[in-house]
Amino acid sequence: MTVAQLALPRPAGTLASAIAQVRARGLRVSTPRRLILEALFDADGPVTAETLASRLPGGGDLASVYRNLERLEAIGLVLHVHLGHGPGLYALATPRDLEFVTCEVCGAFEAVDAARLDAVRALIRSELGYRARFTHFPIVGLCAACQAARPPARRPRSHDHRH
Amino acid sequence: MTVAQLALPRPAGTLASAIAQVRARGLRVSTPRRLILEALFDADGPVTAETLASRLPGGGDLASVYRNLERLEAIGLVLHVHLGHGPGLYALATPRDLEFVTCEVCGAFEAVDAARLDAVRALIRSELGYRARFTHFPIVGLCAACQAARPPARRPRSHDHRH
DNA sequence: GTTCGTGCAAACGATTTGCATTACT
DNA sequence: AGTAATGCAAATCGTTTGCACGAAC
Repeated sequence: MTVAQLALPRPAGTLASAIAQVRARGLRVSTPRRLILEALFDADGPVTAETLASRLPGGGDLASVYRNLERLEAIGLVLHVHLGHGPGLYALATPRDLEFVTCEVCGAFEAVDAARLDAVRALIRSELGYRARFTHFPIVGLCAACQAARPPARRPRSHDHRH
Repeated sequence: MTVAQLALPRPAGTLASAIAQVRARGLRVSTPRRLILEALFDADGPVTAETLASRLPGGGDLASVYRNLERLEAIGLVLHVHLGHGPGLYALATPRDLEFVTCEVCGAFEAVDAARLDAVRALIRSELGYRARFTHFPIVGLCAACQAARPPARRPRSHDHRH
């Protein structure tokens, strides 16, 4: 399974401003917390808590990483997505509103500006009454490459999905 | 969190035909397997493996239930969905192709005919190149009731999501 | 009489929690 | 000093796996 890494739009501001935010929102600026933010700034895309921990000097504490990501997300500095199964992915929040799409076959994923899905959202809303949000849980489907690879999957009776 | 139960369209055929299917596909018709199928026929909607196990006479073995659901899904008798976090939900497959929507606030979910989402799928495809499938992973959003309850969530900078 | 399926226990991956200690503010 | 955050261990939840025994074919 090829998991495509994608570069997210640069986050809102610098490490320094993020740290300022932390302080401004009444959270303490502990060393582990600062290191986690640094690691997030250094990451080229969404990463698992595990990965993040492993990149901390001395291979930081996982529980602490989770707690920090939670708090940082609460103050809007961090976001996370759940692609299919597997661990959640964390990244710095960006000035733009992002939503996600992922390929259930190859695991590739992409972040797209929320605005690009407004028409989709409108259609879903008119058809189902739901206001869709693909921020925590992405649109799951087949990417172009995987569509090309496998047959388009005939509609009636298809149980072709691994998982 | 109110989790709405929904009645799925009646499955393709009867318990007897399902059992015939099992046999036809080269699987054995063991007592536990038959009981699991019965429990699925009795269920009024998707259920967790846990629930299913608990409904078996003598509170069946979870591992066995999972193994059975996996095999029954492989031969097209069963389907399963993952709503947000929490355990997967299993149900009898139906003659119609179903896709799912779920509310991230109240946990309600609905099954809809895949055809009703064809326009949505087309739009997603043209915009993103992905062929979306909401069968294993549903569309996640806010149901009508929850939209009414909470403010529509202004676009710029929203970190209003619990989770 | 072979397999396949069972039941139990134990392992698993992702995440959370309890708690005493440390260190920001 | 006071409180939030840490680090470690242990618990949790959903699911999977190993394996010896039992039962469909």
